[in-house]
Amino acid sequence: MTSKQEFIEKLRNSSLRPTKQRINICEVLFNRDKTFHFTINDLFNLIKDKTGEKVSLATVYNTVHAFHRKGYLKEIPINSNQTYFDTNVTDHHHFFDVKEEKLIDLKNEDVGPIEIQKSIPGKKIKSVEVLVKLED
Amino acid sequence: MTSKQEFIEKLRNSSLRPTKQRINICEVLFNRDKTFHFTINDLFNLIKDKTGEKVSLATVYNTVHAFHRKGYLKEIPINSNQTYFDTNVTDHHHFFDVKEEKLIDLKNEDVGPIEIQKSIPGKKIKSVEVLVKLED
DNA sequence: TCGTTGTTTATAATTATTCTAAAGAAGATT
DNA sequence: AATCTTCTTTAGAATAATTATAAACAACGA
Ligand SMILES: [Mn+2]
Ligand SMILES: [Mn+2]
Ligand SMILES: [Zn+2]
Ligand SMILES: [Zn+2]
Repeated sequence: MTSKQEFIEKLRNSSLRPTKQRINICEVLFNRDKTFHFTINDLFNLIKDKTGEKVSLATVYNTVHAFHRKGYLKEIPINSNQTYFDTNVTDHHHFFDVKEEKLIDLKNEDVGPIEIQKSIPGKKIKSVEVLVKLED
Repeated sequence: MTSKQEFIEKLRNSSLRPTKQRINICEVLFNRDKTFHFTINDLFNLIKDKTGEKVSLATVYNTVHAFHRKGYLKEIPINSNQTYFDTNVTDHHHFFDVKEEKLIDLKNEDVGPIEIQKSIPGKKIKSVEVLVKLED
């Protein structure tokens, strides 16, 4: 259970003023027990459903991107027509149920450490992500 | 060095008639030594450059998708505004140079076998892909 | 309260991708 | 080879996710 004060802190850290709309976005994003995988469209609809107030799509996009830049949200590489985000910003891997179009977290122990034996001169590793696609 | 006969065979296998345009597409896609990572737009421009003949964008999209359906091309999951394809259709992993927006193949031995210890009832694993993002 | 700066929103713009339908080419049949 | 049928190419329109714009509005510090 996350408090409104924490939302305000996250917003301030992201150089965003705590407005009613942004607090509502935070409510849907961060007031949860488990990790939340979503598209902008998912989020947009959940805000209406959960708070009863509509936030414009532009504000949802802008706020999500600010949180992403700040590291409060993670972008999950999936080939889909929509971009997927994740409230679990730790390094972790995913199942992607292709039929349901749903992401499921994999614990690191379910995959094990991944040692990359190759390197590219002048480049360093930023992230290592495993995506396991599921079918019926 | 792949021959025109092989292109025709690939096309026929994909239920496509071997037209001049599709042969040109094959020329750019498959007449290579090493694996080729590309977006539709890359391919579209390379066809003009390499064959001197323009193929319509719609035909490029349609042909790439037919090859993809048939398994002659692989789609690489990347969050980009454009979809990436790969002529290497074997199971393998990638570096993605975020700045250059370039994919680089990783040999399986550079990553090692990946054992997924978790399973979802009613679902089976379709693919396991590692994406290693690179920064400067 | 006032002034400044940042925010929201409807709406337009952008861009990758897909669709459409008319003109053209491939393959089969004679 | 001429003809018929089916598939293909293409320009342009349609779609859909995302981003940009700019006018009305709200947060905040003085
Ligand atoms: Mn982003
Ligand atoms: Mn495809
Ligand atoms: Zn996750
Ligand atoms: Zn590859």
